[in-house]
Amino acid sequence: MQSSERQKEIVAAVFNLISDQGIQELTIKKIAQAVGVSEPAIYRHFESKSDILAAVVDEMIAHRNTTFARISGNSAATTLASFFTVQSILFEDLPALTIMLFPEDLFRNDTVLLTRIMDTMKDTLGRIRELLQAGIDEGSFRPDLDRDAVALMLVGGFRLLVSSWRLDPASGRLKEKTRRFIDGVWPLISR
Amino acid sequence: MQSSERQKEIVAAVFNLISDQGIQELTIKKIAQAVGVSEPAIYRHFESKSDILAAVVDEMIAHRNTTFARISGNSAATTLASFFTVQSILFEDLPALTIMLFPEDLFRNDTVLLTRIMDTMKDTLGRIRELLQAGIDEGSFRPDLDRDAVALMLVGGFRLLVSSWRLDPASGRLKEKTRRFIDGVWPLISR
DNA sequence: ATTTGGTTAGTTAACGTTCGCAAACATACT
DNA sequence: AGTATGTTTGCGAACGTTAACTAACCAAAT
Repeated sequence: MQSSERQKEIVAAVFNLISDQGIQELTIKKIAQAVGVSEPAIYRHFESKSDILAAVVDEMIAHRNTTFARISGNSAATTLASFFTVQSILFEDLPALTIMLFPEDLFRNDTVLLTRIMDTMKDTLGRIRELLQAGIDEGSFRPDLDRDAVALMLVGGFRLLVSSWRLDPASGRLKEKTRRFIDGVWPLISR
Repeated sequence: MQSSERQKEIVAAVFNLISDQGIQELTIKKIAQAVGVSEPAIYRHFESKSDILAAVVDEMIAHRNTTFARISGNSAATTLASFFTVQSILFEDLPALTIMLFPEDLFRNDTVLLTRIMDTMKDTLGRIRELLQAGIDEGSFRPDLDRDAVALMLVGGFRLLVSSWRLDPASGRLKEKTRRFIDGVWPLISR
């Protein structure tokens, strides 16, 4: 089922609202105001608030898949580094998308959405472990790498980096911070 | 101002409730039920819901300070490893305390609380950077370590580890997972 | 003529919070 | 010891607000 213009507009507004004020503060009223219509008009395009959040999750997953599609085709080490830089560029352009990184608390009261998003995150971690293994195989990374630990470090570290940038955007460009992070980590895992 | 027995009881109940259901689901009604009194009775012990959350933050900060006090006195490398193991033991004993690690989204609508908790987190990162520097100075860690990047990696990785354990406690003991994480990371940063 | 997308004016339920009153309890006086 | 008194801690009922959502209606487009 493909979404109409208004539906896209609503989902985009929800991204911004969650990003700015957190999901606790997300109300139909605010969504309607952001889009510029009355509250009931929202219900012409989505059956319920839960339905809207499902569409938000859909878009988050689609963005992740796009990212993975864009970075593949290089060496494992390059692909892995690109995963973070591509996301940092995306987030700098559309900061609202950073909520993708912190979904656990967002949908805690919606089991279905939570399961979907957590499965996606597990898959992401799995892909990064695979990239680490491929990097070992191609001779870029230390052969004694603990792939589980390093995958946690990389993803967790990046998340923390992004969240601190979001809380204090004046501290510098995310892309630059990400580059420094990768430059700091790579010597540790390269052989 | 020291807190009464009932106040402690209420704060403990709030930790559990937030940990189980998230802060969006936290209501005075549920707190009252958990403690076993009526809703208005809660207001005999706290002026407002916001007041209760402030007490929760106080306890989170107190726990952090206790942790740092307990681990100091060893070599920098040992102290740093202990920081994570001590917390993993604490979290396994009282899983509700894991919300300490993910405070950003919790208090997004309360500027004062958010600022306090974020300052505490910045301080924690700073202390870890200091421990890394001390570890370099005492010859345990690689002298070329990027302390900013490694501090992010360590804290971010641990957070991710804890959050995945919380979502699937059947996957094993947190203390054991933490030990494996440290064992995987230490060879990368040791010299 | 019916679908589409909008409106105003509700409903219902849940929220944080307050009010007035009654036990329970400690303290003080006889 | 027994009674008076004030404070603490509880309760049921209710208040004001806001949430998600619905009903009924209307205008333009297909």
